Amino acid sequence: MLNLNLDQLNPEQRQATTHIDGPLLILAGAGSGKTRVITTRIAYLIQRGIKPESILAVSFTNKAATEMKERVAGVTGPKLAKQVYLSTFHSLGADILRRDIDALGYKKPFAILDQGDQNAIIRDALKEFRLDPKIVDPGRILSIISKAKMGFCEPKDLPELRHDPLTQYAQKIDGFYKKALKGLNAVDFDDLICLPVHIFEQHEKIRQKYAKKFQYVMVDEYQDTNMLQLLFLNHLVKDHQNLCVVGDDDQSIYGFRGAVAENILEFERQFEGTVMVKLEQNYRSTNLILDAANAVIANNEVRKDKALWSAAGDGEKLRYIECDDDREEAEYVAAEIERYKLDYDLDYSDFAILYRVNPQSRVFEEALRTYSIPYTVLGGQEFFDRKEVKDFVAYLRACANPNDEVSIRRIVNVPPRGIGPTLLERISEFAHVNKWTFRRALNELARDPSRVEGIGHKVSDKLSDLVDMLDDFGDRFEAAEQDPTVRLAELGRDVLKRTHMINHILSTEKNPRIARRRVDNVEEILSSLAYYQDRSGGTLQKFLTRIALDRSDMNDKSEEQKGVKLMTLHSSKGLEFPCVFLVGMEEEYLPHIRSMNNPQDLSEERRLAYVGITRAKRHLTLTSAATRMRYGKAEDREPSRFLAEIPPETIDIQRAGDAQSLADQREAQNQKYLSALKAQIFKS
DNA sequence: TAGTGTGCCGTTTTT
DNA sequence: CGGCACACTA
Ligand SMILES: Nc1ncnc2c1ncn2[C@@H]1O[C@H](COP(=O)(O)OP(=O)(O)OP(=O)(O)O)[C@@H](O)[C@H]1O
Repeated sequence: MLNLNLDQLNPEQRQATTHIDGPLLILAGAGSGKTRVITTRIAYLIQRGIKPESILAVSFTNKAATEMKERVAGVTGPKLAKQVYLSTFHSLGADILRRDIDALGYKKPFAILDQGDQNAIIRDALKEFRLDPKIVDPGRILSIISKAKMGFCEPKDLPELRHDPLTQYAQKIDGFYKKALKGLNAVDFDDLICLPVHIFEQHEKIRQKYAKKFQYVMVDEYQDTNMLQLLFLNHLVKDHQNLCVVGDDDQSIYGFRGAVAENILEFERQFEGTVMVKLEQNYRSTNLILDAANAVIANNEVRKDKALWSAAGDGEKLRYIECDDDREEAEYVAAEIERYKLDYDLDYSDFAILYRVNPQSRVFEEALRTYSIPYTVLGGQEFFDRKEVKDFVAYLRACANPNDEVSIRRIVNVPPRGIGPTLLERISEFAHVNKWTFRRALNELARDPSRVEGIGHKVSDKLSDLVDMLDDFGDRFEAAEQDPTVRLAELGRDVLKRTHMINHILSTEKNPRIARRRVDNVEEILSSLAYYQDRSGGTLQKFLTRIALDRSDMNDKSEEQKGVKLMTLHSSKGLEFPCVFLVGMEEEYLPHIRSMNNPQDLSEERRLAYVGITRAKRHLTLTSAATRMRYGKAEDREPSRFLAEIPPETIDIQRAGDAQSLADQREAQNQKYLSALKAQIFKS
């Protein structure tokens, strides 16, 4: 019935897979089949008669969750796989809150704030306390508040920040921030996990409901979990202890997000009777790649030593290519992709370009475009941080949920309707004294503007136009939920028209290129809405929830799968590619300039290098540039210190700047390309 | 309140 | 280079 074959596992993997009850820890190096064990184990449990809906598998990213779902479906078939609860911590938390947030005195539905929204609230707080945002950086305050939540404590209790002068401000602002969120009936990302924990603590019945439902719990990438997530898990599993976690301390790269490697290192002590399984055979990479990775990570002092080996043979040596500048680097990589593709009969989708920070993708995108190589950039949330994108999404949210005060406040003066900060404040006050929602206050003012000082006919006309529009589209979107023939994207386009947002963009942005781009961004929301509706048949509500929780992959998947993948080292975790380019191997990128000063951060950078190297199955090229255009100026760069940690016998060093060799390669490449073309023509 | 200009500053990494 | 916060004017 099930397509489950345990012969595809080595003895240790099999032991882990067939372990059913009680805590299980799988601690193993990269590419040793940890994720495979999780997916196979899910299938095995189902085969043993365990109900799929009582299995919870949590992973870290939406991408990993989707991939796991597919892998499970491959073994059990899609019908059973669908019933397994497989998602990220944050989606699970959001689901719990959707059902039970009223237990904490919030209303349903609640709003999920993004970083921009959070930032605005911190800025409000700074104003309230008369603090200068130049001295008290809102971003850092936010990160302290977030760290506190992830440690399930208050800012002042954070040991590592005890002496940070910002911490006392954060402590003060924390209270304001929490109240503000509750007042807005909104939660931030950390709350998606934090509030469920509160619910579990305060309402034993609710806790039991979930603990009973999820009889078997599995967590991938456990080294990236934080204190809060451990608490959360413990509430779910403390009755039955059926928790299986999988991870690798060498791949712990989310320290900045509160991840504590202790979770995995202390697991055996925290969960009595833990069975531990180590996996030592790597099935992903050839040995030279593995040797290089092992040598690099061995420079970290604090780690559990692992003996990774591969039966795949030595394979090809790594290559380090030193380029003169960033454009040469990008062009070199593009040319090499073509060459490898022909030499090894690879597909574009077999290639990945990995880098440390998102903006590094740009140069490569340009080069790939000029070479007509298809590609996709994964991750990077700048798209959703664009003003025009946030504005339009806020309109959609305001239509879908009249109580979404954050969104309504955002769009009430976009395009300008004569409501500046002072009027906005007065309207809030007006709502507050009458115990109305912000939206209700707007409705009243649309009818009777005299109730708030400073609102004239012009403003109130526009206001009534706005509330009419929100009502109208709210109804239409709601009606669309019953009628699948309604095109959500068309409705969305009508919203765009009715609000004149496009005109607003075109008239405020005088640089036509940028104006165009902004309009395109708004259009992209519409096309992803259309795509979403076609694929999942969901409602606007669901679409909005989805983009709040998962801001990646809103494009056509089949298109995406075809091309070369560009992504940060962080997003590459858990993935594998036959041919990897690790680009920008320079000091200040890797290690990143902000992580060069203390040894702990530096170790995490090294782990990042380790993650990057171990993504490669067969071909790995590292590149650096001697000079790089940054902020419109050329900057000198030094090769990364981690390059020196790679054993010389595993790597070949070349200069791309060697014009001769580059020209030769191009020539050879052209030849090959021509003959391949010829062969194809003759075949058909 | 809207619209323009100036000057600053940067870029981790993600849910 | 490009985006953003702030200040100043109409
Ligand atoms: N017993 C096995 N026989 C053959 N191939 C295997 C076996 N176990 C795992 N693999 C393959 O090895 C590769 C790595 O597996 P997987 O992604 O599960 O490793 P991982 O430990 O999760 O890696 P990482 O820590 O880097 O995320 C995959 O291509 C998988 O199919």
